[in-house]
Amino acid sequence: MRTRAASSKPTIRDVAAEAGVSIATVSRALNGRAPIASETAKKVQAAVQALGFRANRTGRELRAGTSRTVGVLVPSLANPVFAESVAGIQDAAREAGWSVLIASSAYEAERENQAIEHLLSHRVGGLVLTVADADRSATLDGLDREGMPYVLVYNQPDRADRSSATIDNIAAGRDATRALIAAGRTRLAMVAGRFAASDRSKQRYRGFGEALAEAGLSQVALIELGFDAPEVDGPTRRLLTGPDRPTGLFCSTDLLALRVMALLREAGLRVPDDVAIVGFDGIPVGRLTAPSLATIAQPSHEMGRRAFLHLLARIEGAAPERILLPYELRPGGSLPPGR
Amino acid sequence: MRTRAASSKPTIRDVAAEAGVSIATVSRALNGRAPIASETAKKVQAAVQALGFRANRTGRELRAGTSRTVGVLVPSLANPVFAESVAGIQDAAREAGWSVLIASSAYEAERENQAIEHLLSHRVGGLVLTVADADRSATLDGLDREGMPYVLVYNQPDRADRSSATIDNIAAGRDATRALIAAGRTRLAMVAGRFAASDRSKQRYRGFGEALAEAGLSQVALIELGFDAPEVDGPTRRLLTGPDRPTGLFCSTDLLALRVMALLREAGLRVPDDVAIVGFDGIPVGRLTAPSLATIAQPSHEMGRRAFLHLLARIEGAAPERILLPYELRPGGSLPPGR
DNA sequence: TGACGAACTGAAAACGTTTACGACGACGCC
DNA sequence: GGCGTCGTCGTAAACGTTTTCAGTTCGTCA
Repeated sequence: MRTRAASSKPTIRDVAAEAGVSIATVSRALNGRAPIASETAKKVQAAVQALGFRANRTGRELRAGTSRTVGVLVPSLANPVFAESVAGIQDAAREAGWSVLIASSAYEAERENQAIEHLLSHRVGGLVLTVADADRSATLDGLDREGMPYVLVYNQPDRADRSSATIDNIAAGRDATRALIAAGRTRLAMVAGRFAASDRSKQRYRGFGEALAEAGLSQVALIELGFDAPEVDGPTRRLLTGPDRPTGLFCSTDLLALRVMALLREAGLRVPDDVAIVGFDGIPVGRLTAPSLATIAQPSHEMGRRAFLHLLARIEGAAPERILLPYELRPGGSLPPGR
Repeated sequence: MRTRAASSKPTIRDVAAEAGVSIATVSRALNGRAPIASETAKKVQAAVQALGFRANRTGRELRAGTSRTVGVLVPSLANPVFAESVAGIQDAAREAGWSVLIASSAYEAERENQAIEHLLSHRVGGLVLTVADADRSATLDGLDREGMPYVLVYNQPDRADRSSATIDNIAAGRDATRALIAAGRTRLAMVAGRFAASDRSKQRYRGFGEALAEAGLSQVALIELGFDAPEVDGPTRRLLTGPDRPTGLFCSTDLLALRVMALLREAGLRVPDDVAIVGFDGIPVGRLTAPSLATIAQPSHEMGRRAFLHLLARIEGAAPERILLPYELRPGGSLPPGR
């Protein structure tokens, strides 16, 4: 029996000494994995209380070889849509007794890799993440090689071996565009962030194109805006506000849509009279602007939740699954109602 | 020398065997804490490459007794202002080679405690957190008792023994209110969330009251709105839109300000002509609304950064510090310029 | 030449936990 | 009465790392 400095944290040994049993018995009493005499259990509980013992997860993890911690990687927490999916993951993880280790990539491939490397060194049980391009990602290839389970959020991969929880981006892009067409707009364009950094943008663009095709419209203009730069360059501005400007805009992100609305307002154009707008994501502030933002509302919180739960299943050995959740075209003042 | 399954992750032992040295040498070569022959270092590097070795943090942490991981607790990730401070913490942590474990309290005291308990069981090196009331918090009392270092964000405690990184909420509330008065408004009110859940709201309210007093105005109306409930009840609505309605509103949060603006708009009132509004936080979307939102802009990202850096110092033994960062009254269309 | 320090390396202990294995008593059954 | 079974518990090993301690081999200086 060892003595210990009062300042240091009590370990399972101290509890065992206090309760007059072995450390194995303490461990069993705490985890309930084996039969324990109820009297012994009481003594252990009392000792735990007396010492203020809190099991050290590090020891447990080292022994178990895994950590009941999920690594989460998002492009940025500044976008409310990602923050909300993290909140969903967080909630589900808490309920399951898991912890959440977080990292962000800032939309950069190198940081993506570094972050994953960092998370893996923690021996996380699995990962929930959003990457630039789910079908060709060196990061994901690496995870596959290592046999590390993961589930994608927002990404909608073609490959059936990559788990994901998302909405149908192509169909949603189509629906958004159909709504613009139903509102009588024929000169349409899509506004995206950095196209290369987002496979979802591409999928939404595909849906956009399909809706145009089925309506016999040919213009498939794409206007790229860039996530970070708060300034919009002259040519882009003219494209949006010049004489040949579109009368309907599908924006691949709500934040983008709000920026565009502000830009149009500065230029003296009215939404939706001069330009109708549909966004994508369904962030809460979209309801509060004037006019309010019509958008494709994703169930971000639920997506995070489902992603985590599916990750748990994958860790238990379940097959990969591509979970498609329902989305909704949320009406708003930026889009006149269809005829 | 042991053999191992090819599927399992390589350990430092495998590297040692591959390089033909001892595990101690591998450890030293990897951490650079002791002199190593350059030739030996090369062999180790080669073995690391060959095996794809990644040091297991769990083992390191167990041995070290601490974890180079910071626990972060925020009320909610849904509010962009908290998400941004987390991003700041995240950035600083990454640069320092630390990891971020995240939890949220949903503004509930019990969840606050549970979350802290959870983070502590990970043996985090310290905590960065935002609590309901920094001066009387059972959670913080517990941390003090355990000698666990922490730094508060957004909270601005009176007690000198509690570290924090924040702005001067009282002064900011005063400045916001002075701006409303300078704009010629005399019937003023403050709108807050759940007052009890936010010491900062109280501090801002105090600044509000001080500004009214110095201008010889007596009305110190407080309108409580509630964070979660999207609906505003009838009495509150009448207070905001009735005949005796205020002509200037100071909102303790930008999200609240945006909700109020939407509510006034529904009621047919014009901002800023009928009611001038100043918010608090400086969330980016505030620039994009029509009219744009005048607000007290907090350096949220920087606050998170500084909080983490100060936490590192505290862990090294530095004394507690209450860091006050500069804020800015950001002009916006919701507030007519002062005379 | 001998002593001494510097550079480098290895053996082994330690961090806190879980768990395989074995031991012990009590009990039921033939 | 012997034997297996069940419930309960303790001993000790193991997880992967860092670090102390103790060498060994050099070069250098008196």
